[in-house]
Amino acid sequence: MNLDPVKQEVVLHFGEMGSRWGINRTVGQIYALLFLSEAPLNADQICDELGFSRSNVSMGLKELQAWNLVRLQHQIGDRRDYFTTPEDLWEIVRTLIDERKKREIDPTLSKLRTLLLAAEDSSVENDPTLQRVRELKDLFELLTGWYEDINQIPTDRLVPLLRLGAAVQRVLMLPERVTGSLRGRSDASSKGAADAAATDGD
Amino acid sequence: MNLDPVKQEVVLHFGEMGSRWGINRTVGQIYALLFLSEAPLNADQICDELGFSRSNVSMGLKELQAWNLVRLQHQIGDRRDYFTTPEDLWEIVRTLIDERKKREIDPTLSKLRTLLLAAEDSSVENDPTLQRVRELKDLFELLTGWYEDINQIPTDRLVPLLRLGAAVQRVLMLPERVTGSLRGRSDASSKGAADAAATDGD
DNA sequence: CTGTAATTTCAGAAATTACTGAAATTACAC
DNA sequence: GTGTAATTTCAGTAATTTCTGAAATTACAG
Repeated sequence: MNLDPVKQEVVLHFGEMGSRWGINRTVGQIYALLFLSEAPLNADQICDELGFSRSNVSMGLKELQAWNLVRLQHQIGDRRDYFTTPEDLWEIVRTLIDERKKREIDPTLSKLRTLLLAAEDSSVENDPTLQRVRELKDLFELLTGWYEDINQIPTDRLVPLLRLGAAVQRVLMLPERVTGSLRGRSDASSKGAADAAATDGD
Repeated sequence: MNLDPVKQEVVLHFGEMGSRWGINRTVGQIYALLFLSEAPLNADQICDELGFSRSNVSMGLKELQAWNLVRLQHQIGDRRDYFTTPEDLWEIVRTLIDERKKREIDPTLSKLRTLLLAAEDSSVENDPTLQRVRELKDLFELLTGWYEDINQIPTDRLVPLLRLGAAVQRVLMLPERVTGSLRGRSDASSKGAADAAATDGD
């Protein structure tokens, strides 16, 4: 590995963190390298820099493509594939969250829905297990609904909102008149959804 | 395994999802079982229900304790340890996010900070690698700062806020007079933090 | 078409992670 | 203290995941 020392440290760190992030060392290192490279890299360059086998890099790039985290480019008069990460970091963050949601949340939400649907017509209404499952499903729906909503906001509006942080509350604690005007929003899906979940609130 | 069918399905599903969630099958199944059980369970009961070895369950419970995801209880006249999940689902969600942040985000943020601190006095100011690292660090700071801020909000206030979703924006787009009153908030930490991160906004 | 460069696939090797049973430790009743 | 139940540790094994090199496939220039 013949990298500038900062680059090298970040690459190694991303490799180590890879397993915690649900990717492996190779994929983590490749991503860090692409992210920090000014120019797109081809597979052989990645092999050289990181010392992985050609096939391993091929697999890693394939996985990154499955995650939608890299862009493929070509240079004139060069048949090889060159890879980059999106320029805009926010695009990366959004993709990352989307993909993790798809893998870590959606299957469970769908499982819970199916289970409840099947259980609700056959079995008793207030079986404690079903209650708990329903509570869980409602929470998942509240959170994913919120996320899908927030994800519509374009970056240049989202960033100031994030900067505001919890101060958002101060606005919403303003006279009823103000918040009252929001009552009629697209409220159908999440109306009573998380009432159960919200009970024990500290 | 002698569980009611819904319980069993959820337990198996959590086991399968475990690896995607950064825990293993055993831990996932134990957690689902505890979550769906009305009464606290001891290790032997968990072994019986799930068919894992005693030592495996012990390890699993230890990991869940390390994650702060279970509560330990005792019954009168019984020396064994009984385990439950917190009654309040929101407490579970908060713990989960806290712990994942601790494992997946904090080490990287701290790494990036250290790296930048070391690099900034020795090296050139606008090395493109450093720029990119700085951008990344700023984004991490914006996001973690936002999270820490939001996490202060008690559940009974947070839930309506989540229900509101992107409609929050509508309020914040109200006359300058309203949002202007927020300018003077605890702004020190995140003031210019994410300017770089926000540039390329779609 | 033929030849060559680029990429992918895949079977097996290497490394890592999960799991078990036996032994050790801890906690408590007597 | 002694004895026993509960829990934990740990070395070895099983299972899974990651990685490699060789072979197969694809893509294109001439």
